Amino acid sequence: MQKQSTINDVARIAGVSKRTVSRVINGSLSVGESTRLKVEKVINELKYSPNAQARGLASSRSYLLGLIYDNPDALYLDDVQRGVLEVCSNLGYELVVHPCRYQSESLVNDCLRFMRRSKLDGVIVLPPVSESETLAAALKESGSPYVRLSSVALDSQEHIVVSDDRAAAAEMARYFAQLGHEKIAFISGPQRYKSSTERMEGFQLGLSVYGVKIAPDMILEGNNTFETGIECARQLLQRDELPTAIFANNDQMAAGVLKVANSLGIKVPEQLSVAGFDDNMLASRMIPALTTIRRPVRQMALLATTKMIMSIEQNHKAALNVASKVAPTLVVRESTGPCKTAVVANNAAALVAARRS
Amino acid sequence: MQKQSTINDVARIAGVSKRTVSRVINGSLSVGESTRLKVEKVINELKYSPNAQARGLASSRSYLLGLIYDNPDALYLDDVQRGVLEVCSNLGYELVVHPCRYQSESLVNDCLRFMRRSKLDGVIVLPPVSESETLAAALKESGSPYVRLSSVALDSQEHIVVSDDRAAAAEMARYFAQLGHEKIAFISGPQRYKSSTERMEGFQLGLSVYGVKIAPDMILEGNNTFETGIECARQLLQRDELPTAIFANNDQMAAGVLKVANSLGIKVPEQLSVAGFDDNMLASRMIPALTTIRRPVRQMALLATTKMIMSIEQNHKAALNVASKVAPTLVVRESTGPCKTAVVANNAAALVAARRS
DNA sequence: AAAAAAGTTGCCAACGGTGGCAATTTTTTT
DNA sequence: AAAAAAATTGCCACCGTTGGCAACTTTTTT
Repeated sequence: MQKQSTINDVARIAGVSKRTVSRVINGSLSVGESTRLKVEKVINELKYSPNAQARGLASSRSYLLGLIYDNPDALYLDDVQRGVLEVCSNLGYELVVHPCRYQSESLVNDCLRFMRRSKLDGVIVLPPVSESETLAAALKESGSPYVRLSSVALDSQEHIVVSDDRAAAAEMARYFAQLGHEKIAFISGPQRYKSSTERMEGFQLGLSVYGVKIAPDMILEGNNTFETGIECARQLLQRDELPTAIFANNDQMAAGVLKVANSLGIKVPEQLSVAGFDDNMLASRMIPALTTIRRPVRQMALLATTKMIMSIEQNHKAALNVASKVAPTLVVRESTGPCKTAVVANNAAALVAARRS
Repeated sequence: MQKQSTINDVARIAGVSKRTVSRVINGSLSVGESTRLKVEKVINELKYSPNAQARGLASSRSYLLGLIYDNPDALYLDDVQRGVLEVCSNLGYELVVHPCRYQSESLVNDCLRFMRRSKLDGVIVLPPVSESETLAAALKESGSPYVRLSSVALDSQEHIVVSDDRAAAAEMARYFAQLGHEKIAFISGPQRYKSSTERMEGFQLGLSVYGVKIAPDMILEGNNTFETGIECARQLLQRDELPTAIFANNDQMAAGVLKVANSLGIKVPEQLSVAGFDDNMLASRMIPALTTIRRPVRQMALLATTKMIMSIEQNHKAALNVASKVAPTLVVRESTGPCKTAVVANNAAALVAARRS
């Protein structure tokens, strides 16, 4: 455990003042070429790396970013963490995580305390916490940079990266319609989440293009868990008139639907098509593998982090140039197929579409 | 964005020196009762919270713990993060994450740089990175506290929390044997991982108690992914003589086995019992739900963090008193059942056991 | 009651950087 | 070639805390 070298060591050996070394470290423009090379050489030889705390103390920056999240499933946690670090690690930032409870009434204070305590340079907020407007307001007031990941453009460009869940759900609708489904059910997430309403509306809108409408009793609300997926599926599948397709607000609930279908002897996709949303680990592993929507999680993390750092480094106009919207994509697997019972009734176009898939 | 109050403000208002305030903050013993109360009152009124960076600079502590991991599946990431924070958050520590690549040759340097850069007070290392002895040696040499989570007691008490995978695998063996299985296959993880060999040996040992031996051609090596699970299952299930039960080194591979069994029309658990290890999100969602082994992830995180902090705060003997070994438990679900083909040949005891489950 | 011991408290110098401004050197202009 | 401008560099105070040591109180001992 050898002692770390300090800026003084570098300065002494390089024969310059420590202020100059500091300039080199921070890439200041006004350093002579030769001096810079000399200093950089010594830095490398000594394997010097600046003390983040001292730096922070002097410059009131911590080189620490925060990640606030609740449901680790919403955007796959590891993907996000790797994505964020991919961008910020090279720039000298580290990532501090803060799992929390969206429902908790102390959420705002909890998060603010978190930021203050570690003197974070900025925070990235994942859904559904990102939907909290009180938190956003508090962050804005606190003056520290933040970026929210969400399904809706809840905030100005520099503060948000949105995944267009509405469009994605509409695409799923199109896909369902082209398969010939007409009796379609939807298991929504909690209506208090924007992501839930976006997906539901997008789905309904998408279907309406094809003249399909979801019957009111075919819309159920779960809370995005496997268990509520099961509950809702039970209600949907123990009726006289069954839906031929079910779209669930996320993969967990879709998995619940598969479970119930299986236990009731309903064949997927022959008798019932099932689709989810997220493309989490479950989707590709289920039997049958789930058709779902994949959000470009890593890309969202990259964009958010880029915005974050630009914002920290006062490059506000640039932050506006970073894309703010990403498009999730439909991933077709085994759990969806043409609507058999509807074949006769359907028009030719739908039939063709169905065969193609 | 009001200015944070400093220790000076507190000192001035409370009418004491800042050294005294510092003592109160750090719970020093030699502070008069009345003074302490007075100071604490002011601290609360001002909502003062000490500047972590200044504190770190002066005391060479950062109040930052690091989490080094690679495979987020090995111990469910969110559980670990919450577990760690549950302990350390109240004590004023935050958690900095560092996903990495176990295979990378720069692993050690990468991790050391990570620690040095943020001046971490200590790191917690998850499997499989925790099995790297070169990393452990480097950490030891660097002198900073670390705790490894692993399946084997690779290190001294204060540096490790182990989950007894060997015993758990033996319990699975017992369970299989009591169900009457004799033609049993095992899909191991990479043999370079201790956890893999532990589980394999534990399983074999456990079976041997019941006089059951796994045929050499019934042992395949995967690399813990769904895909290799499929590959291995294909090899096992496209033979003349099928195993009646397969134990996979983890849930991902077990899911692969289910997939193959399904596509070959082999009924689980009627014709084939399948079990995994981890009890990750997949296990309970699969159809049929997977019998598996659950490690007390949260508890491991709690223990590790407790050790970590004791070690940081120089309480070495106490660190030895914190439990170092936890017992994973068998979780029986739907993917395992009595061996039908073996019923005749089996003895009464096994039959009874089989019926009970 | 004086001396010794124990318990509290305060002063000042670190910790390792950055920022403002002045000083110095180099380049450009007149 | 002198003056002005620009580029480069250095000095010193300061960021907000903790640690060492001395000073001051209070309590205990003799």
